[in-house]
Amino acid sequence: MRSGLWDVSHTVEIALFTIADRPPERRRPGRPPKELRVLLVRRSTEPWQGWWALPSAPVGVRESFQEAAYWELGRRVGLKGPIYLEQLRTYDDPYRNPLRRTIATAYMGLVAPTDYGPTAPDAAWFPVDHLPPAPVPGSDRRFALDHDQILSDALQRLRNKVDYTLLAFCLLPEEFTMSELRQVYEAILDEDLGTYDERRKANFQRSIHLLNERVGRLMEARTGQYQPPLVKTGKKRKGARGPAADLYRFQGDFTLITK
Amino acid sequence: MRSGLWDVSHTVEIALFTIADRPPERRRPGRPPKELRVLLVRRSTEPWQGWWALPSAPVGVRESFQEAAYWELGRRVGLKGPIYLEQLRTYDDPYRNPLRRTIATAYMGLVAPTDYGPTAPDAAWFPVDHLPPAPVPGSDRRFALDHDQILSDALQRLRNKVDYTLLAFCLLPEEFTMSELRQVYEAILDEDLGTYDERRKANFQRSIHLLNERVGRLMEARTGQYQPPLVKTGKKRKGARGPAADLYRFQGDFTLITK
DNA sequence: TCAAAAGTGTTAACTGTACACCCATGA
DNA sequence: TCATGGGTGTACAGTTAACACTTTTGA
Repeated sequence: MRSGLWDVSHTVEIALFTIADRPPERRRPGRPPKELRVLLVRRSTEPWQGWWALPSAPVGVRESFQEAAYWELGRRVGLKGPIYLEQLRTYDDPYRNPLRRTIATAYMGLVAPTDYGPTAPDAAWFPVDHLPPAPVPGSDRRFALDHDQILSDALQRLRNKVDYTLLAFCLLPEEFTMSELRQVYEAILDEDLGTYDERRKANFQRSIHLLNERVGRLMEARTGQYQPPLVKTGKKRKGARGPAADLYRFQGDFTLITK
Repeated sequence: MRSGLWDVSHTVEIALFTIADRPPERRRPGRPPKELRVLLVRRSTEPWQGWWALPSAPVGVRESFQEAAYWELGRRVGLKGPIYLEQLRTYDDPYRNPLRRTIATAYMGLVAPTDYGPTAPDAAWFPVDHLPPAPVPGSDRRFALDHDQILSDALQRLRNKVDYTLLAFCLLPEEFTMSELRQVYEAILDEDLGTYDERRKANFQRSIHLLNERVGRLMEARTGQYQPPLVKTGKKRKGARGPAADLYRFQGDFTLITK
């Protein structure tokens, strides 16, 4: 028998984020027009049956964590290609799962809105600032097991890391405008960086251009040629109002430390 | 039988660091007078028998990672009290141990020179800039399994974290002077911060005092009263030369984000 | 008596942020 | 024609780093 008191199993749990337009009913003046969303699944088995949880997969005997994560995400939202996956930490409390010892390694994942398919029937995307309530009123937690903690840790890591890496670009399609880039930062940090405040907009634009130069020079020191991560495609795109915006493409390493 | 192809075991591996005076034969003018050392054990069993490795312990069925780590370190160097332990990451390569699937969670630990006992016969402290060679010449690695990688990751984490937390204070005894504090930073970063360069010394001193005030105010905002982490004990200590130095005591949270 | 060690003070460079401004466009 | 969105330029403030100087004390 595999299962028993002496047995320890290992799972991978993924906090997968994406970005989406905030629907009209949740739009507030001064608040970011886009929102960060996390993938949740409703548990069909004990423990915590019926509760929302992060997607989770057992790790096979000869399987890497990444393989397990891709398998799980594949069956939930059908990824169209490789995504950004970063290990967060391993949760080792012997009693986090009351039925049996389950060690869980959590991952934070980022997928662009163009890179995933329809969600499975028992899965759904939720904005991180409008998460579903616990099925039991008055509970001290919202999700199954320690997934409140994991989600909180994942969010913290993401918010931390966007301002010294290029992670925000993981959430953008192939081609994008400066506004879209800014809106991604706004959604992640839940902070107005220029959509409503004209002054901050100027600073954002400038900080991105400085970042671009700095990273370009950094790549030059490393590879020999000046290679900034942001390149103008030459094309333009018309928005709702105002002049057409320049379209950019990203090339480089999302994880590069930029500071 | 517990062991078999289908079985997965879980270990905790610890990169435990301490600080010590650099012995005369390794002293170089302009180089830090103290050195960072890591605890290594010689493996007595396969795989990698006879190789140096990080201390490692299997995780019991109802045991937390911390408990496993303390058990292992206890039998190697006899800790005198709680130490700083931080989870690094989990190494999941299915073939990292060729004999059986072993998932390993690595920890970075810090212990003050006053807080551990004598090393076990098969264990030893090595300066991180003078590690022992591999038992097999021409090997692509120095240590057993993936412990080269783990040690490198641990060192990177430590070097990174000392300049936005108070981790360096973990390596100091109850009472210490500014010079000792500076020498701890010098040993970790392998960089002269004022022992030889008088100008940098002034900046170090000042940056510590500014840090102290900033953290003090931070604690005030949190707890209500101004509480800087460094307190003068009032006592002084004579060094080899020069005037007696003020002695300090540390109080507070090592992990506080100071920037 | 001089070099090493403890400790304080002053100025210059850099970086980030606040603020001001122009152009294009559609309702 | 004016509010909205795209894009650029300037000035001040706070932080960091370079540099200068005094005192103590053992070899």
